[in-house]
Amino acid sequence: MSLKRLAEHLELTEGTVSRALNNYPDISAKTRKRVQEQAAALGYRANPLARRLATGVAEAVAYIMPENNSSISDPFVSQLLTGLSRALSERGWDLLVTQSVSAEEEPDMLHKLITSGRVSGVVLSRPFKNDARIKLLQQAKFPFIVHGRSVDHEDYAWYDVDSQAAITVAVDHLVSLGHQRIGFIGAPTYYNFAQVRLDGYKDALAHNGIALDPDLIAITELNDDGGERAAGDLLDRPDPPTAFVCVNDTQAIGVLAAIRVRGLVPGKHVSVIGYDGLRFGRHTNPPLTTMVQPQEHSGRQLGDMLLSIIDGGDPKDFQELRSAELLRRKSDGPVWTKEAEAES
Amino acid sequence: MSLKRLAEHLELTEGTVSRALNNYPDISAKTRKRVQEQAAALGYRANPLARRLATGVAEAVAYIMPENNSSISDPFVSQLLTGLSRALSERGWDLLVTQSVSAEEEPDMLHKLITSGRVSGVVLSRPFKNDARIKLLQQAKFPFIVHGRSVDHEDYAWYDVDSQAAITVAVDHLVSLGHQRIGFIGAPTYYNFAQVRLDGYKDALAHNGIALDPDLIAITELNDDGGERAAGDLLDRPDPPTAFVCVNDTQAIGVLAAIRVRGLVPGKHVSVIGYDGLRFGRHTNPPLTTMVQPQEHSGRQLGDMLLSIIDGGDPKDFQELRSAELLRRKSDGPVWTKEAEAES
DNA sequence: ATTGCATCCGAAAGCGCTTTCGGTGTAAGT
DNA sequence: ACTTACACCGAAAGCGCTTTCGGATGCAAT
Repeated sequence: MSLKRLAEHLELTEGTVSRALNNYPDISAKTRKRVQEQAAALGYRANPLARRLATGVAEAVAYIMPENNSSISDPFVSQLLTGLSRALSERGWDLLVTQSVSAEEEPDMLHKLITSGRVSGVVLSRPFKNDARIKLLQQAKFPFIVHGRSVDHEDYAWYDVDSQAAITVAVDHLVSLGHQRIGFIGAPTYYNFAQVRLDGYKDALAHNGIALDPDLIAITELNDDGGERAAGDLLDRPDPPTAFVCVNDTQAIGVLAAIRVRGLVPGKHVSVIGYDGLRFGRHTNPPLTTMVQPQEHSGRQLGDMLLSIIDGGDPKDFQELRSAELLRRKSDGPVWTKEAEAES
Repeated sequence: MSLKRLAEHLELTEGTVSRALNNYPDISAKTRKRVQEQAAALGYRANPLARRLATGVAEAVAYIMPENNSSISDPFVSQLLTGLSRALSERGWDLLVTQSVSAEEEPDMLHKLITSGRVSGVVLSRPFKNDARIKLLQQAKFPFIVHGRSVDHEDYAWYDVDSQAAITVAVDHLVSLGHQRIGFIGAPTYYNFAQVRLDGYKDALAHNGIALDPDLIAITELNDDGGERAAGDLLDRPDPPTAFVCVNDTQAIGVLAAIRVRGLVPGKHVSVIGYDGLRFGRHTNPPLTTMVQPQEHSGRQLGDMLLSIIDGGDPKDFQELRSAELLRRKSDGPVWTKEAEAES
């Protein structure tokens, strides 16, 4: 069912039918009604490819998947894509998902993507501290939004959670439990989120009057093995930490393992706090105390915000900072001492 | 940089340039070389929208995300999309991701999708026993592949793991450990995979000469709460099972919890075997014995197979059945008896 | 009756490509 | 020298829409 056939059927020209369907004001109410009714009756729907070519609007946005280096499935993309897809489909727009083969090729890939006309906007995730992709998009004045932030994030749109504050909360909590030697299990700091969380850790130590011990900071992969190895190293030192803060729940789970392997019990001898609020943490041994961040609506939010920007909104008006909350389960507790042990 | 400008620059017509770029045989080697070199030099890349309209090839396929009812993020979609996207991007094709608002609307949505011309093929996931979407795609003779299978799966392409056999392996293993009362934690059987795994359970009991006790079968949600509740119900019966087989690792984790809550220790008093091989199962209490299925390449495979079908391949030639393997961790063990306990 | 002004629709160009067809030039065949 | 045959490129239509522009019509105002 093409526009041409519909027009013939209605004894109108294609242009008129098109304008009637698109609610142009220069079509009488009568014929507009007639056209729209017949179109519905005959099941006419404009060919999106033709419309996109004619209007120059791609009617689609791309989600750039974070490269999952550790070959670990990212637990959030599914939820995020659901929300994004919903936001877009209400407009009849498409959601494209891309992933570059390597991080080096990403800027090039992105450049090709935005110059190809296939998409009207882009959502970027897990940015680096200085992200070439963000600079590229800014220079091209191409609509985009970032899930997360880079160092300079004043001039573009983003949706993020204040993980610096979150880590501060975690550290403060541990300090309030008496911990002074707190290990930090981090990730490579070219990821901005990793840097920010490290900053949060340092700040928290500072305002709690605790001297920073560089030996207590470990940078490792974002998975359980990374956490286990890093925590193990710290625990085997002469003066091991009594608590750990991790940038990620999966790491934290590895930390739990490292602790148990050494005959200690997490939450008693050594505390650990994760980050993400994975449901799964309810079932670790012991259940994982963690910082939970709202994940459900992020996709939806990102989609709506990006669409507003594509509609001409000022990116600076679309910066949303959520906060994470401490979820106490069982992996945190007061500093363990032999004396306290003896008493109980 | 449009074809028009490139043609003017080369002092050729658009048609000639187009044919040169697309390696038509009626272009002399000399001018072809000249055209391609200049195109590369000037950074010309054909506008995909225009090409798609002109050729009638959408150069894109859609991945239909399974509706995640339980609002739980599906841990595999990320991996799967990565593989799919790689397979497609080698051809310069796009990956669309869609998800219907409700299961009822899905066939309609799918129909609109495939008649809109936006995609050349579809990959469906987690099919129902009798899946209206599959019938729709078959009738429309639209290229598609299914991740999983429905009941009648002779006539279309699919990539699946033999989960019936897998569950049989799990049950056989438990029987070999002396278990006779084996509980089954399943999922709603409109999902074909849930039905198939239930069948595997029943078959395995039969060929092990164990009478089927319907009270030992629980159908519940695919998450930890579902598993915990269902297992709890079974454990509270007068004659509880000594082992559980679950349709999914997340359920199994809930089962572990249900067991521990009742003062029993999983892997000792009660065995449990999960399904999926989630990495996370290494860290449950105790580590979860499970059936692992190869996930890494499924996206890549699905993509390659679908492309072959779009290229005219017979869907029946693209049916791949993988198998899952038992990964023994610590949640399975011989039947517990007071006598054995006394001895040790 | 003429002008003026909306109102409404048709005509046609255009979006940026592809592809068929036909025609020219040149080499080969007799 | 005259076909026959290729090899090669230009011309033009077409993919299915949108959008601008102008012209026809009708009605009110002069």
